[in-house]
Amino acid sequence: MATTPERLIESMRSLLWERGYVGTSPKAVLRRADVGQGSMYHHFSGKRDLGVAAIRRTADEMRVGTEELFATHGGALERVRAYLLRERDVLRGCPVGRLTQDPEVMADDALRAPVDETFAWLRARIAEVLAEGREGGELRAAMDPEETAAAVVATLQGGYVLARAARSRAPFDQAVAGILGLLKAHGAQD
Amino acid sequence: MATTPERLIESMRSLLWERGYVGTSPKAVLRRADVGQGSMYHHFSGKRDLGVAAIRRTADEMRVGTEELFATHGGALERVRAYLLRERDVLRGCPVGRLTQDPEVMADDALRAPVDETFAWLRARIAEVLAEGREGGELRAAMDPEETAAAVVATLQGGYVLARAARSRAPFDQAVAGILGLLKAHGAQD
DNA sequence: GTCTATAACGGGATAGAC
DNA sequence: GTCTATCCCGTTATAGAC
Repeated sequence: MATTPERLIESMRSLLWERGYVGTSPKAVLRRADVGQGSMYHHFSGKRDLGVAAIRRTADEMRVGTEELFATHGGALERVRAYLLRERDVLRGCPVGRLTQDPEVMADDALRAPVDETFAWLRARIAEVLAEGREGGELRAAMDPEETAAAVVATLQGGYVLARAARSRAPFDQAVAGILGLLKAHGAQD
Repeated sequence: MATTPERLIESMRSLLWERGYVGTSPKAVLRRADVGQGSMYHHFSGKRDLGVAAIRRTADEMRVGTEELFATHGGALERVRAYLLRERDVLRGCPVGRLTQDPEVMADDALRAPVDETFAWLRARIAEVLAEGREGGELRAAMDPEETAAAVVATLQGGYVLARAARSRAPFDQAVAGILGLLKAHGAQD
């Protein structure tokens, strides 16, 4: 059995993913963690403090998992493709991206910072991969790595939005296929 | 001065945009509309009812405004470009897209339906434009209109996410520039 | 149609016993 | 470290006077 703070953080993480920060009450966290009121206020100063710990961990996990993915593959297009086609629980949405729609997360720098850093890192990392592909002649010289990286990340985040609206992962898969089609045609000599 | 139901709907709309459905209380709506408790429960059966009216209107407005935009321009790429570059209050996010992150909107078909319909229509409309461009030889035969349309809409929705995370519209503009660059290179004979 | 009063419940936190 | 009790306030209504 995990420690009490551990259970609290994990419960908060899952609730943040499902309901966001404004939509999650301390009571709900306690119920899910099967922990008493007192324990929570012993280990954390309150909802915000626990929220910061939970968001930090979610952001860290995403970064580590994604870095692994970029480290293992070969060509630039192949690595971006692997990133886009990575298995995802599409209808649940992105646990980091969904926080950008939460008014209290956005209003509080301690809560927002991990979200900001995650996307900044992600865009930079993908831009790096794309730049390598351009230097290596795999992609056209006209391709702007930063802009293309932003488009790739945005397609994923927007794909989640479309899938949730439709209650179907189809639009997500279409969007990914769409950007991959455009990227492929952008190969140096096609 | 607008009628009381009108003021209530408009207040609800702005609060849904800023704080989402779970984050918005009837009391907050009343304060913003400068309307009494009794009036609201006279004109609407409750929060949900008012929410449905507000979401419907926001969805309708978006559809009408976007249709105008597609009707006025010329070539397929030009029209998609105009759509992507349309003036937007980026940091506020998309008033329709943000609702996909609200657990109570997603759990209630009456609240979710307008959101679903808006994106379904939007994707279909853009796919139509792209298909015209393909028939007319403006775009490659290999381009899939539905997939590309999904990618275009997703880029915008994801662009909002990135911009909000960064508290800067820069990533949004980059993502739009990125997808436009890819689309341009996808012209039939470039 | 609009007002105030009231209610039942939950949110978010503190207090102090154990 | 964890528990229960308590507090104050906000949420989402309903009731009935005006």
